[in-house]
Amino acid sequence: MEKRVVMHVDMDAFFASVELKKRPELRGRPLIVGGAGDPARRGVVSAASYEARKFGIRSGMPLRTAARLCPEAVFLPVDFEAYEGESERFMAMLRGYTDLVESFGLDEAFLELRVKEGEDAFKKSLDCARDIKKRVREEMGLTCSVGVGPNKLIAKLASDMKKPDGFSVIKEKDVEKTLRDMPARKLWGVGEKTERRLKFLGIKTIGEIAKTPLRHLERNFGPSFGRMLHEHSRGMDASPVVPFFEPNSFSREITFEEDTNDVYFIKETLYELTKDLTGRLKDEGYKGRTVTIKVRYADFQTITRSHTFEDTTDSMNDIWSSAAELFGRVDLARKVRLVGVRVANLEKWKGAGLAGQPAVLDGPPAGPAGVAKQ
DNA sequence: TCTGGGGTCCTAGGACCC
DNA sequence: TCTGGGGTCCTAGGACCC
Repeated sequence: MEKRVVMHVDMDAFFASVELKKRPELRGRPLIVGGAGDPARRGVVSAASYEARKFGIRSGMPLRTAARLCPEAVFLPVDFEAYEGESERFMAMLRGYTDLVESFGLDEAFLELRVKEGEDAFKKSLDCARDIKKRVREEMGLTCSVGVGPNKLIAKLASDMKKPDGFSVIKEKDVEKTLRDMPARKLWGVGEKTERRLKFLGIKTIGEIAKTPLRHLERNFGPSFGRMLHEHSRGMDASPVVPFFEPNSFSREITFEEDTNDVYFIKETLYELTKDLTGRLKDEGYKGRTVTIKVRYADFQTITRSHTFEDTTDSMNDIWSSAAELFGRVDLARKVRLVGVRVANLEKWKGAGLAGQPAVLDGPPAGPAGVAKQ
């Protein structure tokens, strides 16, 4: 069995770079894309040009904070359609190299090349990576950073090592050495909270996680996450490159411009979101079984209320009655900053048959229900 | 200085079944 | 008459990813 070689391609400051293509006159100036493009309004940074990053601006940061750090920055609203268009071109280009392309958001993808007997997968990947970088530059007028490694985890760490316009390769034999002194936070699945908990345990680097006994990690982080930390810290990742998977949920949510007490307004907003959501379900041919509404209060405490139907549905009638009933169970004496609605447990609707009936019927769960113990 | 929107997966407790 | 053990499903919350 040949060893795997995985490539991770990550577009540099994607949203900001697409905006600069539309507005070349802004080149060289700090550019921040996020929300409505107005730092006086609520929203966060979706992307910042490298000039803006010099001021400490990072994605996820409130726009107001970004404006304080860099008052001379240009702020632009998020233009999803433009980024989706560029993203489709990007993904199509990548699919020209292999059918094993897994898109990860609009601006990232994993690739795995299929190789014939006796062919060098590693060399082939390096050639392919160079070619992709060249074509992204020449055909799209954008730059990307590429990482090559023995699996997805390592390929992604590699692409992150040199940015922008970087190219890094981590060979199997160099994995331990390369990861050892990286901050734990770099590891897939380690966010702010986990980083804090690790620090509390005296663990700051990936190498230190790797030295921690599995039992110790499992005790502190649970069996599933503990094992993941153990494996990831050693650079182990067997997850395959998956070109397509069915979505499990769709959702719509919105943050109000100002926190509000107006129950009628909140409910009306929830209704509009639900209408939008069922429209999407029908457009894309899915039905769902679980409806969840979400309310975030002014203090950022977030609650959810959910209901599961016996059968899947895409009917506005069903989904809205459920959402409205759930909404009635929410404490609305406090000010609210966000409402949202989600439909989960989706099933692809092969709706070629009678309206309301599936064209392909799955049988009832087969087999005996089990045997009672005496 | 506040903290978007769209997703995924995990955990924990309770109901319920055999 | 005194209280098992395993499995699955549902609900609520939380961490994390882009």
